[in-house]
Amino acid sequence: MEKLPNLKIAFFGTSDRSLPILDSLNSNFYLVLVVTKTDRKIGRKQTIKRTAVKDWTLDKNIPLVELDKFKEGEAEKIVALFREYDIDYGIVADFSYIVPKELCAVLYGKLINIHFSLLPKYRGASPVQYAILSGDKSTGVTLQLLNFKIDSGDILQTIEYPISSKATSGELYKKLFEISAEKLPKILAGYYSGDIRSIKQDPGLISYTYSRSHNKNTFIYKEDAKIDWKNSSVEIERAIRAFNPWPIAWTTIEDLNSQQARSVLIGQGVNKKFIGEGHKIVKIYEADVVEGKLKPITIQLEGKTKTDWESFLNGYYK
RNA sequence: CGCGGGGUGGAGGAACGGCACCUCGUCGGGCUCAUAAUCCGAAGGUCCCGGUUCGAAUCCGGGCCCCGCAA
Repeated sequence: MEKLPNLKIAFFGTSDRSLPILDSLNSNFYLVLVVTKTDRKIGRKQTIKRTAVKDWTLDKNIPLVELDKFKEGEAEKIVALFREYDIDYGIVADFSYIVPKELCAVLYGKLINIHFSLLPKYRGASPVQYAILSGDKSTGVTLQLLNFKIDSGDILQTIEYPISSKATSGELYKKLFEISAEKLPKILAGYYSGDIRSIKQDPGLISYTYSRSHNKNTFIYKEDAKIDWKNSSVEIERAIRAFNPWPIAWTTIEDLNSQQARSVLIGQGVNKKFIGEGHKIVKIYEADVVEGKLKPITIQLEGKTKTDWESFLNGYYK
């Protein structure tokens, strides 16, 4: 394997799935700074949960900066640290904050974002979910130079990756992080040496991952995951995978009893119906398409634990 | 102490002071070349500890456990 240059790297990220990237950067270059989100209260007990990124960084004794948000003066601090540590590049992946314009401007060319689609397709916060939702056969990862406008930066490299017919968003994200971690060192080295040069995005191919329920917003909302029984079984099954592990596709007892739902679901007698309060939410974690019909596998009724579809029918379908 | 729902045979659910019921599974038997089909029969249950009551799955108090929202 060819020798990689001795680059000094900073990492901006929060997601637990970043760990492979951290490992990769740390073992191939000098990882000298990690920027992450402050600890949050989480769960029913509202206990403080430390991010895996924070644990990893403290464990390796690498300088850590925690941000609550980019507040006044925070960007300048980061720039100062880039100077102090003589940092060559900053890698930004699933950071959960928008990097301020001034930082993009001052450090332009040094900040590289890992985006989980083949840009310029699916700009925005939920690229993997929309790739699955749309039934795409493949998606991928794009390394782009961080620009003041979200996901509009010049592209260093794209890496295509197939979407299996069973893939959930969670699984695919994990995979794409791993691919990124694997390919990142060579790409950074190539960019550094000048072998890789950035290219502009094709304006004709731009698309965004707009929420169905919140106009002009690219995040996923719970309302987006409500199952529309007017859709085909294939589309619904894709939605179930796209919204796993969050927020999980859902419907209600009432909606399950609708004609539309019955025409999509498999194996239900017409004279039978679901009992229970109509407003109760039923989450569908996993489903198959069998003979053109939707066959749920794992479901969960509000307040209850997860169970399989057959058991649910035994109790609720009369 | 963020808000809320819930623990009933092996699984999923009814019953909400008065004989614990239903669907599925399990076991035995019948019918079948055979069967996840069908018929007959059987076993097996109220999370734990107190309290109220003639009587508690049900009401009250205290535990333990599960889950949704929120973040």
